[in-house]
Amino acid sequence: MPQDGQGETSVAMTIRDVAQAAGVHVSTVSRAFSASHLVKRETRDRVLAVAAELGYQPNETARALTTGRTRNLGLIVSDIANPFYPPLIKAAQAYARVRGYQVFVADTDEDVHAEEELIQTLARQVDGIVLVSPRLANDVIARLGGDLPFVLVNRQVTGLSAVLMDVAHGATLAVEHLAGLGHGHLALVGGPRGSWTSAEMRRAAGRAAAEQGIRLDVLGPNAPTEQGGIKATAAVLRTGATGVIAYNDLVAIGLIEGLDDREVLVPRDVSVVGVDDTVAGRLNRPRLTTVAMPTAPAGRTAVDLLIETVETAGTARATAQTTLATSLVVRDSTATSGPSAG
Amino acid sequence: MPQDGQGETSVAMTIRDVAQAAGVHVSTVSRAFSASHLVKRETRDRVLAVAAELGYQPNETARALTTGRTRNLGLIVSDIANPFYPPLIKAAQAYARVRGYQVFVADTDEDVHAEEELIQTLARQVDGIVLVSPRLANDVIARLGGDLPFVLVNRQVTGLSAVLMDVAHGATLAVEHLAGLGHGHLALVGGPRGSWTSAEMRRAAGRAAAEQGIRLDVLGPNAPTEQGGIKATAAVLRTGATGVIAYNDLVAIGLIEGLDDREVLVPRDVSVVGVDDTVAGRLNRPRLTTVAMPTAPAGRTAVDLLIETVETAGTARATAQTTLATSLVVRDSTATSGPSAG
DNA sequence: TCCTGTTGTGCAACCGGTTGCAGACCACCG
DNA sequence: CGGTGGTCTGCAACCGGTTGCACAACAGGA
Repeated sequence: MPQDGQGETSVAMTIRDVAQAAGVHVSTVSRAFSASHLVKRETRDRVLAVAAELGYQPNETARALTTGRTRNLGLIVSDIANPFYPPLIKAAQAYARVRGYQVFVADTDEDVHAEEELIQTLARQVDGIVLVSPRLANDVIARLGGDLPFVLVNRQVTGLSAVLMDVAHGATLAVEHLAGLGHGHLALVGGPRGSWTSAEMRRAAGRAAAEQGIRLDVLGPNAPTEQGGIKATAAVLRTGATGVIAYNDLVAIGLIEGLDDREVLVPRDVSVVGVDDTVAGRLNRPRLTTVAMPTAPAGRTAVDLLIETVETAGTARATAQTTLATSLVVRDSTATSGPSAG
Repeated sequence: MPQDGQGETSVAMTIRDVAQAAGVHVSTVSRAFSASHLVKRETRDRVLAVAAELGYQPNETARALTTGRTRNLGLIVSDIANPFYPPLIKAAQAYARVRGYQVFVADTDEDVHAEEELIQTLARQVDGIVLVSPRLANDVIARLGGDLPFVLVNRQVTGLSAVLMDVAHGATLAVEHLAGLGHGHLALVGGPRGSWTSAEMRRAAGRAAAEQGIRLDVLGPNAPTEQGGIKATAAVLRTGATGVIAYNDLVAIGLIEGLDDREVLVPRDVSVVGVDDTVAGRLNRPRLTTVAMPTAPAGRTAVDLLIETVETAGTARATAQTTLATSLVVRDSTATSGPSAG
């Protein structure tokens, strides 16, 4: 039995302490932890037992220095407080943990400059980055993505892996839903400049409206917030549309508020459809009809893709694109068109 | 001029490359970056210029290995998706960045066991941890806090720094508000087991009710979610109270929903006060009267305190307690008591 | 002119792991 | 009995910085 009565506390046990206590070389201890098939079963068990007894925990920093892999990931979003993100962050972080990674969460505050700066800062201490709904231009992202594995969410850049939400399909469903309720004139309240989602919605909604033979007016860009919705109210009314599709739930809620202030009632006078299916939309009165976005699966998938890329860095860096389905959740903010029977 | 035409790319420039290019020893380069007063101005400028030209960025991992400081912080919350947290996370993360730190965000999913495990995992790779509204018992926290700097938010443990929100004052204001509206019988819908906030509310509300000479029934524990509120509905009705203070906005919203299902209208029949002042409460109809919690300042302050503790680790580890003010935001979910004129 | 003190730089050990290489040991086979 | 091959462990270099110590160069004082 090695001398006892010391150790046991959590003071900086190193691999050398374990090696000495177990009567083996440090390299054997190292292998017992990270390449256990290279060491005889009996030796390994003894080393691990001694390590456990001493309370030894491998130092991640030292490990990272030699291996060149930190097992840390970065997750960059535009605004943590936007209810679209928390479920995504939650899922991403939880899944990363399962895979043995930790995640840095950072917020650009909708500022393109901060976004680039943040990427460069984070790049020095992570193995890869998930960029959610970036506002940077494609070429800038492509350039930055040359240094480090990137996975994009809701953005397509050739050469980079991406997780996309099928917002085009969602927008189509929204148009069809409104058309089905008899609305012959719709308005689309777009999102911020640089948003892939907004562009997709526009494209798909335009096409769907044409197919349905109804009119669609497109407005924007707008801030992706409640204020953005309030500010867009006048422009929406000016179009004369009776059905509106908003960039996201927050904009939809702001819009409903703005309409209410002018005594235009939703859904009696105007129907409004949001996008994202956030808590906010569920809680709002009238409860929001909205396009449900798979935020949690997107977070999980993005991390999965990223880890895959990171861990196969040697081989051909295959890029993958995954598209996740969306659906329409019909609630109380949409109704049949016209001053029908009350 | 040193040979040009090579370098300039971002391929792993090390301190030795810079040293060689600048014609100095690596230690001089190191000092030029981290202890610039030790090196002659002229030399320093030359080194930095060469470094910039080569695109050299110090390797944080290597730096962490020798200094024993990672410049990373951990932030542990119970549920990222609870709207109480995002503003706090956002502020904490933004302020940490200003101070040159990055933050790992982790979510315990309201699971005590996960909380402890997470602390231990994170402890190996951060300089300190902010624990927000922990559910762990005080003695466990105290034990874990022996290894690593901790800052608590909404929890008091002797020997550890903390940022507290003056929820007691908020609860008092809520009771006074309801009493002022003529409610002579209140109910307090408590939060989850292990919540300091819930205990504080209970204590303060009890005292305030006594002072106002009105009755207060306490219910709980309840899950800190909308579901928790819905489930508590029957118990609330059973008390016969006409004024209710809920653990947080989500519970309040759930409660209002539950009441509505039984055709008890808020605020006509029952007044409800929430706590946190989240987006959810603002968006809900009726808009929620609620106790505003300084979540963003709390995040900022907690990180500030933590960094202070980390950076003065040598000296006496002074623990600080900061209490942040709360206030009552009166909106539409509270009204005068009794079946008055409708 | 010699001594002392200050400033600036180099040297080399060190942080705590990982890993290529070499060699010991032990079959097993011809 | 020598040769071949496989398994297991030790050795030592290495990852990319930091830092205590030694020493050179130079200035000022006696």
